[in-house]
This record gives sequence, C-alpha cells and structure tokens, in this order.
Amino acid sequence: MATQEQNTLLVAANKLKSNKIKNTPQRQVILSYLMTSHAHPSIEMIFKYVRKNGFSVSLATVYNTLQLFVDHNLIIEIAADSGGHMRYDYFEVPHYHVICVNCNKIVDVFDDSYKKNEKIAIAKTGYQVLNSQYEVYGVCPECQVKLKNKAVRI
Amino acid sequence: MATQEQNTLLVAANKLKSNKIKNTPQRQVILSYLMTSHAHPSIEMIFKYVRKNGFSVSLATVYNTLQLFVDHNLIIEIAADSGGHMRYDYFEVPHYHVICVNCNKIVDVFDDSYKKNEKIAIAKTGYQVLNSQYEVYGVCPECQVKLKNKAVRI
DNA sequence: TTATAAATGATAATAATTCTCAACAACAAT
DNA sequence: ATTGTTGTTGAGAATTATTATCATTTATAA
Repeated sequence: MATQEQNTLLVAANKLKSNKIKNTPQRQVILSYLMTSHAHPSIEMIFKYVRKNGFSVSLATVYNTLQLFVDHNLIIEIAADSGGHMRYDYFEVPHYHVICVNCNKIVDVFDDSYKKNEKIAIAKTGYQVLNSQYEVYGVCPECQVKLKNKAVRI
Repeated sequence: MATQEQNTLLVAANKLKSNKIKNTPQRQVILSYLMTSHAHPSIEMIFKYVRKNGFSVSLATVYNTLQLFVDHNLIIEIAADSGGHMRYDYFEVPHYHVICVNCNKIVDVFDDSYKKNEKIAIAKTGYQVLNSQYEVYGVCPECQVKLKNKAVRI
C-alpha cells in the first residue's frame, strides 16, 4: 500500500507531465511540498525540506525550479514584506493572503470575488490580463495579544 | 512667483510636518517625487532623481526614508516581480496596479472596490487589518504589439 | 542662540540572487 | 533495453541588493 508521501509525489509527477515539464526528483519534491504545505514556504524552507527528505539539491536548483513553476502558473510568489523574503504558494484554487506584519504568518482566504476586478482592469487599461493577486496586511490574533501585553509592561 | 517645483516641495514639506516627520531636504525631494511621478520609481530611480536635482543623498538615506514613509503609510511598496526590484508609490487615494510582465510598466486603476474584501478578511481570519493591496499582471498594449511582431519574424 | 536628539552619508558587512559550466539524468526513438 | 540528445543539476564564483556602523552634520524646540 502506498504511503501518503508516495501519493503526493505521484500527484506532483502527473502535474509535471501534464505541463510538459521534465520530471526530476527535485521538481517532484518541491511541487508536492508546495501542494500540501500551508506554510507558504520561503526559498530557505524549501531548500531545507528537500534535503531533510533525503534528496540532493542545490540552492540554484531551488531558484530555477520555483521560477519555472511561476512561469507555468503552477505557483505564485508572495512578497511578505517585513523580513523581505519571497514566499511561494501552490495556486490552483483562487484565493488571497492575509499576512501578519509582526510574525509574517500567512493565511489563505478562499473567496475569489477579488478576481472580478480583473475585468475592470482590462476595460480601463487595455492590458491582456494573465492573473492577479490580492494581499491583506494586518496583525494576527496571537500577535494582537502579544503586542498588547508588551505595551502594558513599559 | 513660485515655480511648480517649489510648490510641490512645499506640499511635501507640509505633509511631513503633519506626520511629525523631521523635515530634511532629502525627505522633501523624495516625497514630492513620489507624489507627482506616475513612474512608480525604484530605489535606483529615486536615488538618481534626487542627485540630478542638485541635492546630496546616499543610498542608505533612500532606503531609510522609504522605510520611514512606508511605516507612516504615506507610500506603499510594490513587488513588480520580473526584474525583482521593489517599486514605490504615493498612496493617498486607494487604487491598484496593473503591471506589464514584459516591460514592467505599472499603471494605476482608481477603483477602490477591491478594498471591500478587507471586511471579509477580518471576518474570516480575526486579523486586525491595516491595509491591503491588489495587483494585476498582464501584457501592456505596446508589448502586445511587440510580442506579436516577434512571433511572426522567427 | 544653544542643546540635543535625530538624520545623513561613506563605506563595510552581510545576505540574496544569478551565473557558469562540467557531470549527470530524463526521455524519445530506435 | 540501449543509446543519443537535450535539458537539468550542483558547487562555487560573481554579482547585486540591503543593512549596519558611526563620525559628522542638521533640524527643531526651549
């Protein structure tokens, strides 16, 4: 019987094939990680994850692979501002991100109404629209508590 | 009679004062540039602009100043993907950006309906929302023509 | 004025990203 | 299955972007 990990790798492998992307172990692992993780991982996190799972990989390959996936619209890049690191997310079902400006935690909101603005953008600019991204910045519930406690202790 | 440039600097100076930001020549010039330019300039463009206009400035000051303005919500950072450089924009009236993935041109769309999604985000996540940003990626009319011609000439 | 707290700027230090190219691997055609 | 071709990987170098340092200068309030 196949393990969960094997199943996920298989799904990723099929995704690569249907996108005519050559099927290497590194690409399978990176894509399956992005498909299943809710952490919206950074380059560094992805690099460590692949090695931790027993595959060889270099940083150059992580960069190349993520760029390739972005070009194929399989994933998106998220600029999570404070900290300055790019984060990556599998993007099959349209959703947007709510990002904590204190701890950088990112949560998904699966509501595609923001996508309606693409039509307005086309009408107003004449651009040929490929995709769009909506991001909300704020303070997560945990950090709201932390910051409140901090203020009291001055 | 005051020149246009002088007027713009005056407006910027008042903006700084009303935000309790110490009023230095560098800050005036950078803010006035962001308030009047439609170019959504990068760090490099801002640095060159300030020097071209006869003021001394260092890269460190440009970085510091932009961070300060972002913290005061006077401007926003835009991750214009391809090219990887951050771009900056004065942000008084809510609007979103339509970005050409080929030439990186950024145009504004002044339609704040995307802001309505903030309420949904609050309800679904419990975050204390500070602001939100919507970005559309596509190909601008000029590049549509260029790319079409290119394809024909292979 | 003058005191003082803060900003500037030259440069160093660090971190992130891209480049290079030899060795290797995927996959289509046989 | 074997092989040839084309594309991928990876170690490290090169480059680029960003942040830190700190002596000097400047803005502002008293």
